[in-house]
Amino acid sequence: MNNREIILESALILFASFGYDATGVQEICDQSGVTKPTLYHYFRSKRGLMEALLAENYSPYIKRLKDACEYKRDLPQNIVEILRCTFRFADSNLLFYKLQFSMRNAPARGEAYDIIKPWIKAQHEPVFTLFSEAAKDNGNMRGRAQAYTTTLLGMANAYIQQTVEEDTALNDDLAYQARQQFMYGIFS
Amino acid sequence: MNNREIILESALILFASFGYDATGVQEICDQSGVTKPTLYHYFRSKRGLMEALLAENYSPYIKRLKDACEYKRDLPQNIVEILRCTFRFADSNLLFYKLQFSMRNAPARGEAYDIIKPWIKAQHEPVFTLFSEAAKDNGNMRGRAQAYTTTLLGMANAYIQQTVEEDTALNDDLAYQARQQFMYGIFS
DNA sequence: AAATCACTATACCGTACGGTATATTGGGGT
DNA sequence: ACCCCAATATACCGTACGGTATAGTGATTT
Repeated sequence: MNNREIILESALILFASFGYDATGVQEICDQSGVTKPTLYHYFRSKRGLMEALLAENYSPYIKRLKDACEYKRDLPQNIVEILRCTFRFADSNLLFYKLQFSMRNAPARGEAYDIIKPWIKAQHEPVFTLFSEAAKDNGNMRGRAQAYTTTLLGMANAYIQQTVEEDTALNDDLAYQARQQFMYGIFS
Repeated sequence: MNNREIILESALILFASFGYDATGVQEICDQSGVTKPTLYHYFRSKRGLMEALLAENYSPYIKRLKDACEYKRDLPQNIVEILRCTFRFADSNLLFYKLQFSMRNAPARGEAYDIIKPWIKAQHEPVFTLFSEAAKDNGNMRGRAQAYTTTLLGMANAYIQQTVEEDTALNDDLAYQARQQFMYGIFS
């Protein structure tokens, strides 16, 4: 593992544990066994380091999410696939999941939120598009794509949080269960 | 309004906008038209200021929540009352609601989370006790008080977030709707 | 009138922060 | 052998932070 990867890993641990603001660049360097110029060689700034961390961990998920959102006139199938790939994303790197979750809910005008904003959009967009497409086949859904998107992603987060706290499995069965509950929410 | 109250109000605005770490004591003083010794006269430290802010805003809610959790062998009634007083809490001071929400989801070893920890417990405890009591009357619920507590409070947050984003009303009707969905989750 | 008290202003402290100027190392291409 | 360039170390910079020592001020108590 080269220094760049070591720094990214240390940064993930520290940012996730103490938060972006409260973690100093020097701490990350100490944890990595590296000096500051090395860190600043690979990442232009503290912010640049965080951006790289988000890019490396988010990119694969967003790619899979886009696939899961491709509409083939079978919305329930799309939904279960969205939930599955989101659950796997959380399951594959829980530490990163916790970090991004805290940043999402950070104050809107803070730097942490500013950094993660484009990724929130990247996640929302394909799901929103899916619901907009599906609304063309089902009039009942018209004009509610925004609400559905928020609810579905919010529900996924709720399920993930729950399994973290109760230390239960985050498997595909749970995705089907979540889908059922979500669909109930839509048609009630 | 005396200086103490002015400081608390300024602190709420700044903490909610930029976060605890990113807000400097000097900024709070400037916003309040006050110098630092004045702030430190009323509040021992930056942390003490935040603690006072939480205490003043949380206390009334926790008191009402405890009442709402008094079990009289009518769990659905308790649930709707929990939701109502939680919705009102959010509705009465949205800025504070946003602040406490971001702190709840902050990294576990950060100072912000440390400060809010006792209030999270104060909220959880009465609800947990309620579900534990109710489980004595309904065997199906046994051993799940923790899960019900997390889910109910999480669902309340989800509803609140949704109304914030869509700018819709956070009224009692919504409490009944949320209760229905929660009960569906329990018995499915 | 003297003393006391809560309260507030000026000016400052030590520290830790994000970031950098400069110099050195060491392997790859010519 | 030479240069180049990515990568790393030492030592430092200016700034902003949380917090405080000191010295009032002005109303209330005695």
